[in-house]
Amino acid sequence: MPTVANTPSTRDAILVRAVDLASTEGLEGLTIGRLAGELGMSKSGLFAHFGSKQELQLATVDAATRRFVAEVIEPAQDAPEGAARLRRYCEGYVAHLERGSFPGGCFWAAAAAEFDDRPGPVRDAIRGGVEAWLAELAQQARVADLPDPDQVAFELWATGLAANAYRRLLRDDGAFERARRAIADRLDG
Amino acid sequence: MPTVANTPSTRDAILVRAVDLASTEGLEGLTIGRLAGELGMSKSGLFAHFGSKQELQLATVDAATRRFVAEVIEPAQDAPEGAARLRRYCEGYVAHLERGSFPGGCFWAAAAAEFDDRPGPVRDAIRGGVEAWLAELAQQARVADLPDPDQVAFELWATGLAANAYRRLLRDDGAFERARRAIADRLDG
DNA sequence: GTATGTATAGCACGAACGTTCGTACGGTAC
DNA sequence: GTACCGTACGAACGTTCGTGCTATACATAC
Repeated sequence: MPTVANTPSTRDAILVRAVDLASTEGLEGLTIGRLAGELGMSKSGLFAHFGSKQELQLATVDAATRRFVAEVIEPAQDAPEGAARLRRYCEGYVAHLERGSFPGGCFWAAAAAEFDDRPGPVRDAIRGGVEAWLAELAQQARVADLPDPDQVAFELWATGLAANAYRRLLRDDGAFERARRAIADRLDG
Repeated sequence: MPTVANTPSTRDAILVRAVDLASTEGLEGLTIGRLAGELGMSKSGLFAHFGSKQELQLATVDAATRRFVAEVIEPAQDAPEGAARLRRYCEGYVAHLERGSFPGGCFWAAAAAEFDDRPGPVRDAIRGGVEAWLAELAQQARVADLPDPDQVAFELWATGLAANAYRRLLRDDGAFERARRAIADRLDG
C-alpha cells in the first residue's frame, strides 16, 4: 500500500455536505438519514464511514476547521505579522461571512451556542477551535504592540458574533459594514 | 366571570421550567416528554395546555421575554433616560448573566443561534425580542446624543454575545470584567 | 480462478419524538 | 340534578432517530 494519500472520495464528499448542513441545522440537527438521503446513499453505508454519530460530528468539526483555515487563516499568511495580519484576519472573517462560505453563517458561532452546555468530546473540539482562533488574534495584537491583546481578541470576536447574528437572525446586510466600522474603531481609534 | 386574573398555577409552573430547560437545551431540545417528567405530570396533560409543540415554544419565548424584562429592563426604569439608563441596561445585562438568571446563559443568544435559519413563527418571535432590545439600546443612545446610536446598539450587543460565549463555551469568568471594560470604553472613551 | 478486503446496501431493533384518543374527576351554570 | 368545561391521565399511533447485523458488488492479489 502506498500510504501516501488518504481516501480521496466518498468520505470527503460526505463531510463537505455535513459541514454545510451543520452550519444551518446544527450539529445535532445533522442527522445521518438526511445526510445519506441528500447524498443518494443509504444510512448504513454512510454510517459505516464513521461508526457513530459522535464520530461524524467530530469529523464535521474537523472539516469545518480545515475550511475556515483555508478561507480565513491561510490567505492572511502573506501579510507581515502584527497589525497588518490582524487586519487581514478581520477582513477575511467578515468577507467569508459575506460570501457565504458556510451556508448557515459562522460555523463556530452556531456550534458554540449549541454545545456550550453539553460536556463531551464534541464540545471540547469546538472549544479548541474557538480558543485557537482567539489565541491567534491575541498573538497578532501582541506583536502589533496593542495594549491588552486578550481584550482586543475578545472585542474582535464580539464583533464577529454580532455581525453573524445581525445577518442570520435580523437579515440585515448592513451588519458587515457595521462590523468593519467597529473593527476599524478598535484597531485605529 | 371575574376576568381579573388569568390561570395562576400549572401553566406558569410549566413555563418557568420550560424557559430554564430551553436556555440550556435549546427550544428544540425542550421536549414535551422530558418537561412533563421533570414536573411530575403526564405528557398528554402537559400537552393539553398548549396544543402543539410550536405553541409551547412560542409561550416559552414569551415567558423568557417577561423574565428578561423583569430582570434587566424594569430595574433600569428609575434611571433618567439617556446615558444613565443605557449604562444601567448594560450593567443589568452583564449582572443577569453573572448571577445566572437563565441557567443556560443568555436565552436570546441561544435561541437566536438555534432558529436564525428556520423560518416560522418561533423565529419571528425571537427576532422580535432581539429587535426590541436593540431598539431600546439605540433609543437611549439617541437620547444621550451619542453619534450613530444604531452602531452603539450593535457594539453593545456584540459585547453581550461575546461575554455569554466566553462564559458558556470557554468557562471563563473573566468574561464579565472584559465585557464591562468594553462597555466602558465604548460609552466613555 | 479463487481468495481477500473494502465499500455499500438491506433490514431490523429499541428508544424517543409529537400527537391523538378515550376517559375520569372537579367545579360552575342553569 | 343535570349538562358542561377545564384539567389531567394512560395508552397507543406513526415517524424518525442512532445503531447493529448480514449480504452483495467489485476491486486487487495470489
